[in-house]
Amino acid sequence: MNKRITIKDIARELNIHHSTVSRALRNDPRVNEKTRDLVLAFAQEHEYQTNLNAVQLRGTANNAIALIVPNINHSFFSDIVSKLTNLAYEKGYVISVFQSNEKYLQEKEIINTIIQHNFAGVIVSIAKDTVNSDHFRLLEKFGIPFVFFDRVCEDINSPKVLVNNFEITFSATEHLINKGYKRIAHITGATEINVFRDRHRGYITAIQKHELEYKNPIVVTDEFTMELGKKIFSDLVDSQNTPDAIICSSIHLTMGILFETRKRAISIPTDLGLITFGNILASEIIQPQISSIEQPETEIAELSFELLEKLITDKNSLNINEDKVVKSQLIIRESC
Amino acid sequence: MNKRITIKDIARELNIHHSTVSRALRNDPRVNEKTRDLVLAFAQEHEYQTNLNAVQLRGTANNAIALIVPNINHSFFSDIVSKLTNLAYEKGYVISVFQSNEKYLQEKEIINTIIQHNFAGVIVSIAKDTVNSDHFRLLEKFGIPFVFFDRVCEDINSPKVLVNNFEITFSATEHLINKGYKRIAHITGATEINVFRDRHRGYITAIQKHELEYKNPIVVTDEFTMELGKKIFSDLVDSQNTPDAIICSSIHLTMGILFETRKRAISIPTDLGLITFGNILASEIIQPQISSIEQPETEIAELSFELLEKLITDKNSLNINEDKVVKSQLIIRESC
DNA sequence: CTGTTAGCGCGTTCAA
DNA sequence: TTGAACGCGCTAACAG
Repeated sequence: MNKRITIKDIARELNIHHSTVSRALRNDPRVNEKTRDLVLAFAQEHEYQTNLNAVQLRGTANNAIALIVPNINHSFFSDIVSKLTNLAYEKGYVISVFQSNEKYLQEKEIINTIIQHNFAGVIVSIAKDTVNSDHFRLLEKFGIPFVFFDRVCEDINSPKVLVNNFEITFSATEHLINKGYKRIAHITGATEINVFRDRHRGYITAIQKHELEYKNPIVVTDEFTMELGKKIFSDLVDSQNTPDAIICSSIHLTMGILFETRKRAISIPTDLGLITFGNILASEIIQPQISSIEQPETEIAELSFELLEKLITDKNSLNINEDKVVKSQLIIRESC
Repeated sequence: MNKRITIKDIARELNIHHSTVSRALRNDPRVNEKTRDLVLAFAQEHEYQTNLNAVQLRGTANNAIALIVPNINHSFFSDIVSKLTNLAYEKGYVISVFQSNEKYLQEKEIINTIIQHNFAGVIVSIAKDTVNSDHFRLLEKFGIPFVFFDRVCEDINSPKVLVNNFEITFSATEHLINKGYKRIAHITGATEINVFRDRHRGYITAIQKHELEYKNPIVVTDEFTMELGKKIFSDLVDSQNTPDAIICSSIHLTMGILFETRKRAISIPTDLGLITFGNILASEIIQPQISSIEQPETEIAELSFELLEKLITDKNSLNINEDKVVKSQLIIRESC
């Protein structure tokens, strides 16, 4: 390994001052064409690379954006990560992705790291665990702009990209009701999180509007896994409180439900109607095809990035109390 | 936004020198206990955060690791990203994830960014596009250690975590042969990449060993999508060269194949045997259940991290020519 | 057009 | 135990 070459090294070799080298490298018009070419040639030949730590230390603009998601290993988030990374690349930003693992503590440490590294901005969807939002106030205090998407801190004044969870769950529930299902259960996450609370409200509102007697919201605070889905469904069937339809907030849980229906020869959609949030690669392959609510990942990514870019460019350009709401889509397939 | 508070600010407020503050913050034993407590209290109260740009500029150790994958939005890679992120977190490192989008050019720019930001190390699986490995030589030159996993640059002397693609594809092919299939096709990626070339060799070797006449390697250089899978399979069926079994390198392509078999009432495993690389959430749900080759993501992540950590800690601790090979698993289900 | 000087925030001398 | 001075690599302001 050769030692890293700096502008001073170049200056010494070329018998000019390092500030001239600096100017030449940044194509400052005030530098002699010949000198500039000399510098650029030398830099290229010796593979000079700017030390961004030094640049950023001086306070010059920074092109690094941090993205925090609860779980990269989840198609909704990995889609968004993938799309955001591409958007950022096109616009000359670099995205670093951080994973909170649904843990408040990790999220908090990530925020510290972001502050310490002086990121230009942050795009974040919070952990299920996160009830305290002090760490985002800290971000505010350090002047680092941020945008929430999907799961948000409602008590923080920052732009938010939300999904119409209330409406879509209401529609989904009503759709099941119209199909004749009368005992509809709703499996969802902790209602401390806006996403799950809105879905919960949508479900309840539809049930009440149609004056159904059966009302069964099942709140799952553990990690959404297929195994857990199996257990929840088994318990439901074994109870005296069996539903004839389910709306499920997680594709993982839904897979567990499907597994159990097969094992128990429960027929979909005859014995059980089913609508799930989230889509998977195999959605066209699984039989019967499962009706699903699909979120507009592309739109979420685009909007979030656009908002953050505005904030980075001009912190006052945005009315940050105006949330953006994007529409998810209810796709009726064969399961209801 | 308040201006960022620095050690000098603290020093001024406390009427001591900033070097004392620096020492106090790092628990240097040479500082008076009373002074230290004063500093720590002040720092905490005013939410002091180290400016890592300054620290790194001075050349002190850095705890940021970069991870480069072709595509985050792909279960093999997102699993590894997720696991590595957790491992790193436990060990006090921070992982930034970059996505090359299977493009050499993007990969190259990512490497530049990594150098400019002075990352402590890199874990990387290369793009399908990458044939030139000069950018990794650059990384070497700048003294940034790196570890390859899965898809590697074979002409670079750096630790590699590989999967036994040759053996497992050989076994899979032989398994199909033993089951009586005689016209086995192999759908895979560009043979410039070690992964696909090894699989290709495994397939060919098995075919030749059993002296089968039918030999049909189908090399796909475009992006692996379900749509492409549909097209490839349709073309195969329409040709005079129809296989009675397929080994497929991509779960996306496999989904397309499955879709077409249903449409055309081709029965699995009777009319067509099928083994796919990769696993999906729905593997227990799809009927018939598809036999698959599953890669040990956890082991890959752990080994890669361990190797990189050693390199970061002591660049000479490793015999870097010794590749690690992990074993994938052939899981026979109902499709062959 | 180019050189000088200063300073970003921090940690490490060396000296007291 | 503390302070003073220096420099990491870079850019900006100023002077020439």
